[in-house]
Amino acid sequence: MEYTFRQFLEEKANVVSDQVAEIMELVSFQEVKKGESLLEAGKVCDYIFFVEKGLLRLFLFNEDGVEYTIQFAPESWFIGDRDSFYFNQSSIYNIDAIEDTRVILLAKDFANKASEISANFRNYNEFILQNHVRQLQKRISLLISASAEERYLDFVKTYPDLLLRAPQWMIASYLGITPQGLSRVRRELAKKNFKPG
Amino acid sequence: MEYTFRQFLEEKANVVSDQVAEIMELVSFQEVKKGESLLEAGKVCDYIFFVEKGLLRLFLFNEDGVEYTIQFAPESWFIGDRDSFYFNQSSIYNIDAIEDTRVILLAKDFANKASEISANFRNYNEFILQNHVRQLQKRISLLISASAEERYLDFVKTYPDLLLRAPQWMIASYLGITPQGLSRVRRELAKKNFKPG
DNA sequence: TATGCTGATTAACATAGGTTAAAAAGCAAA
DNA sequence: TTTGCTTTTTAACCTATGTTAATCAGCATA
Repeated sequence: MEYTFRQFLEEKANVVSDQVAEIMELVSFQEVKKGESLLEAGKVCDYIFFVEKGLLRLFLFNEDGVEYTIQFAPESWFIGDRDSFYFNQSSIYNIDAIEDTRVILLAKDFANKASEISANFRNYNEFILQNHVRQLQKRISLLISASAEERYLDFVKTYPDLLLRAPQWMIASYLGITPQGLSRVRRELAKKNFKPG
Repeated sequence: MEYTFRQFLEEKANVVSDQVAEIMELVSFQEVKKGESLLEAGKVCDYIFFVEKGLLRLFLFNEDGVEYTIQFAPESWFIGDRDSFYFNQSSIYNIDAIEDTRVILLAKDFANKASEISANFRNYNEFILQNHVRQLQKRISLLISASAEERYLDFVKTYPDLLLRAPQWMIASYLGITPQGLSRVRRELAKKNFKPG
């Protein structure tokens, strides 16, 4: 917990030290307080964000003002609206800070420039995208095949830390159920003697 | 409808003619009859497939033998289990031909080699992945926020051709409902005077 | 310590969609 | 054309989850 972008480049992407310095020249950073926004619906998403510390959330409102959580991003995760970022369209999503958060800002040309600097970066960057696709596919599988209880159990297993860091109603909105629904699921599990963590 | 890989390279990816020829050297092709498999659960997915003609489906069985459709792939689409392909694990998915299909086989080293041959290919390849992420995210939004009817209407709008080419029970399994459920949705829509196509 | 505010729980009731079973409709082979 | 198999539809009934509304718990601030 707490993972700088520099460490990410060195340890995960295996970028050699000189090139790390070069790539770090390309980025800037920003601090956001809990509750503040990095992206608001209607605006263009100018950056992909890398979370060094803290927790972000990508979500949208439906016509009735109900929120749906698309993604959580804790330390060392990337988050952004690729739709808006890539095609310069105004976004339908919001990105808020669930905790005080420090992010690295990656502008439009970042991936290309960094890829030219380091082949290892290029490979790792692609790997991350592939991984993202895997996760999304798994989530779709669960949504079309599993009950609310099964989805919650999977969430607990996959993101045990988020369970403590995000309020329950947000987790419910990620799972595609209501807060009351999640509360009921948890009560049923408690009856069956399930203990998280 | 009907779109060769060569045309894809030339017209979509903007690869120049000499390089098209070079890239074509890297690939092979295969014909599959309707109902036959390109990937079976338990085996490793050795290729990403590009559909030149026909229609494929990526799906899985749950414990009760019920099928869930993860993706359809008509002409000019890519399909494969990236999980298995990328990490050399045995796959949990199946890929079947819904129609007689002709596919281009892209082996593990294809993307790297082709990217070295053509920068345009590299860019377009990344664009495709980005696009895939967008689609998956949209599908998740729908699954957590929309009713069966809304999801079906979105499907009709987004993939009108698949409506005619895939049996209804497969579409139901893609939407995360039962065939009976989809039949009911269609009846309700008919009452409300909805006409597809 | 009182006063809000936000989040979590509970309970009663409503409903979308699942389940089961059967009938109907298509379609292909004999 | 009959037979058999697959797909779609229909209907009765059931259940998971939504809805509404109220209470409760935690936490911050006056």
